[in-house]
Amino acid sequence: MKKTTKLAPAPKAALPAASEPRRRPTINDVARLANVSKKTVSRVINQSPFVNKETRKRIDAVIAELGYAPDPVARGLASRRSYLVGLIYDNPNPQHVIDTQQGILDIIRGSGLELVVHPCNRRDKDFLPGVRGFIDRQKLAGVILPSSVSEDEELVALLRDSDTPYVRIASVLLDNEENSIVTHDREGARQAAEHLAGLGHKTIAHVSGPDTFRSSHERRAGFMEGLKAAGLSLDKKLDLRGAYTFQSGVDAGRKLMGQAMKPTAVFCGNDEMAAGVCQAIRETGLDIAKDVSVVGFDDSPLASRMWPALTTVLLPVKATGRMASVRLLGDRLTKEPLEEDSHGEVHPRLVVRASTGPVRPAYGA
Amino acid sequence: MKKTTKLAPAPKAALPAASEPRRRPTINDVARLANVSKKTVSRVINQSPFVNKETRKRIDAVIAELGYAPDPVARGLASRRSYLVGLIYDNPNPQHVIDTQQGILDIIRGSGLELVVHPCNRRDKDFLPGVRGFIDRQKLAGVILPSSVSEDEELVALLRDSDTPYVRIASVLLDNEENSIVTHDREGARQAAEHLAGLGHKTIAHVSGPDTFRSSHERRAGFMEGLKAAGLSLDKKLDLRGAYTFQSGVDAGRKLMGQAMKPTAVFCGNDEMAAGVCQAIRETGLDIAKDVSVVGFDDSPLASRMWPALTTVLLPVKATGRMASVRLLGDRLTKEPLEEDSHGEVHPRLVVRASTGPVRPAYGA
DNA sequence: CGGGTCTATGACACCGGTTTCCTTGCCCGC
DNA sequence: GCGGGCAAGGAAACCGGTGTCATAGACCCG
Repeated sequence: MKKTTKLAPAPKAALPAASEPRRRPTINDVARLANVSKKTVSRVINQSPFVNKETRKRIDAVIAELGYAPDPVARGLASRRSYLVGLIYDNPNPQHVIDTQQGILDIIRGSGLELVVHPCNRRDKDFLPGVRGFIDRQKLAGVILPSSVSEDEELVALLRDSDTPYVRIASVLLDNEENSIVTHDREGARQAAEHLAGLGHKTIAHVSGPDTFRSSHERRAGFMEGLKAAGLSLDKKLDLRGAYTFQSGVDAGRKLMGQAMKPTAVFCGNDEMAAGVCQAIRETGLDIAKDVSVVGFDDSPLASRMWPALTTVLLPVKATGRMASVRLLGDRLTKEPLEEDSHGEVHPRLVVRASTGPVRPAYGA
Repeated sequence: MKKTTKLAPAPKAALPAASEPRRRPTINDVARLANVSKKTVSRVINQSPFVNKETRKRIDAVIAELGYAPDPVARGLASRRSYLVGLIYDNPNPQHVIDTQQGILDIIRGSGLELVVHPCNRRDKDFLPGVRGFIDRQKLAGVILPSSVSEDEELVALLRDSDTPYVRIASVLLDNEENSIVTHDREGARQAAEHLAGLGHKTIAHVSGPDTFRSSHERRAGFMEGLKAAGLSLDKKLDLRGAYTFQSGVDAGRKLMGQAMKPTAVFCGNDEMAAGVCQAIRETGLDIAKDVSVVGFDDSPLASRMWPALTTVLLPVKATGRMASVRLLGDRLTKEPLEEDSHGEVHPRLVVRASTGPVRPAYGA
């Protein structure tokens, strides 16, 4: 149906009406067939209340018949809001990233939104410019900030004045409840301490995460709380700092097992380091659980696949991603958000497996 | 500088020229300041050769001064090609997904392209419609198909006639060399077999992946080749099928260790299953390596964190993602693609760790 | 019965680029 | 001296929607 009005100079080689390349229908097609203006079609698409029932029905019929779907790019241009939600993260645990991602995808599936992943490095000098470029080029529908970046106030400021909606995921409430999901890591660590104390351990070590993460502090603080509640305290020699990596766990473990005051139990800031500590323990010929109990944090896949399986604190990362998405997009979602996802608070939970056991009288202090 | 030509009815409340909300500069701003038409600016942006050196220089200067960057959404609308590259995958191993993703991101970083991740489920009845919607709504710059979906001919057909560029990653060459990355899983499996045979093992079992993945067949075939070369063969009782999951590995391992003909070594289709097999072996009180050797495939993080660390076949997934991106985007990338990334072939490599050892005479057949 | 409010709809500019097509010099060969 | 080819650049339509504003009719109220 190309209009050949203005005395067109016959299209190049006259392919004998070569079966129309099958263009996607546009809003104009719909408007024409429904005999309304495109603006009214637009109203129907955007669920404006000011459309007559009959008209709406007619338009819906045409839409269905044509299999029309609005072009997100065009919509984005006109409305200055793309249909993309961004996930910005700073490397950390790949498993963590993928779980968050999966949670978000669970929620936006079928809503017409898509997920754009944008890793970055907070230590890069052009970290902020990079993210800024991303943000204001892509006019995102919203951004989700997992814990690896949620504490970066500069980044948040950027989002705020670019006027992009965002949700922060963090171990404590950082600002507004409206745009935060709180994971309460502290509670989980406390449970870990109570578990170990309950098994009779008194000489308990801690390998915390890097200083730059709020979660490290929270986990450590929760652990201390738990110890205190059990009438215990943390000896300086048993208080080590790692980097959330396997290797740092190995190093910490070696240090712990190499010194005079050996712990009968170790609580680690995450599972990676716990696995490292386990390796160090084994290197000294000791047994996990029987000689030294180990507790991790995260319940990563590693935890359940290790031998012995790791006692750890389960942090439901995927659910957190879902919650964050609901918080961010609430209204735009077709399907009702699950009750579960509506309150913005996540509580960790201890999962007891085989890496912890009662303190061994002969060995302990 | 809003033009207030047509006797405008003074803007609502006359905010005293409230410090201009700082709009992003557009191509029009650039054109005006450089004293050219927007088309010429467009030519500069798109590196058209037909622009006078002087003119180009002037425009570049204005662009730099303004900090102008073209709006990808507008460009997308006009050129019918967004600046998004899509990664479509069907669940599999999260680690695999994240590595691929990381590889792609390595390449597109700084190119103005962004990565959209789109998981799907090939067993869903609306799998194809779903992907189709994604594809032709988003007019992607390109799509990368990792092995979990690269074999789906219907999907590929879809891409082909939606005329979206794509690259398939697979264990064997599926069609055109132009748009494929081949990982040669077979070679890796062969190495695994040779390694075990070299250690004196004769009763070797295999736990393969699900039938629906080409990689399962390739790995199994490679393993058989290796055995054959060593004058060995695979007994039916030692030839099990798993599902690439940890649990399926546990099940397979129990079956193997519960039967009369026990293997002295097991080669598994991936690391997850290998970890499962290890668990099953331990349950029977036997030792990994000393009693039964185990080899995995992938070199996932799990492999190096297990105890004993798993001998496995390293498949450089991230590098594969990089290659795929270069294949897909070649020209559009600013930085020169690394030599490494240019040939489209990936070769796995055996990594020997602690889970394999010489056959134990007393125990073996 | 005039005027005000509310519903339903359309006209038209606009979002920020690209595409198509056209013009203008300028150089070249004959 | 002139047609032709090519480099350089511009005007206007266009991509497929949304925003702003105008308008027509229905209804309501004093």
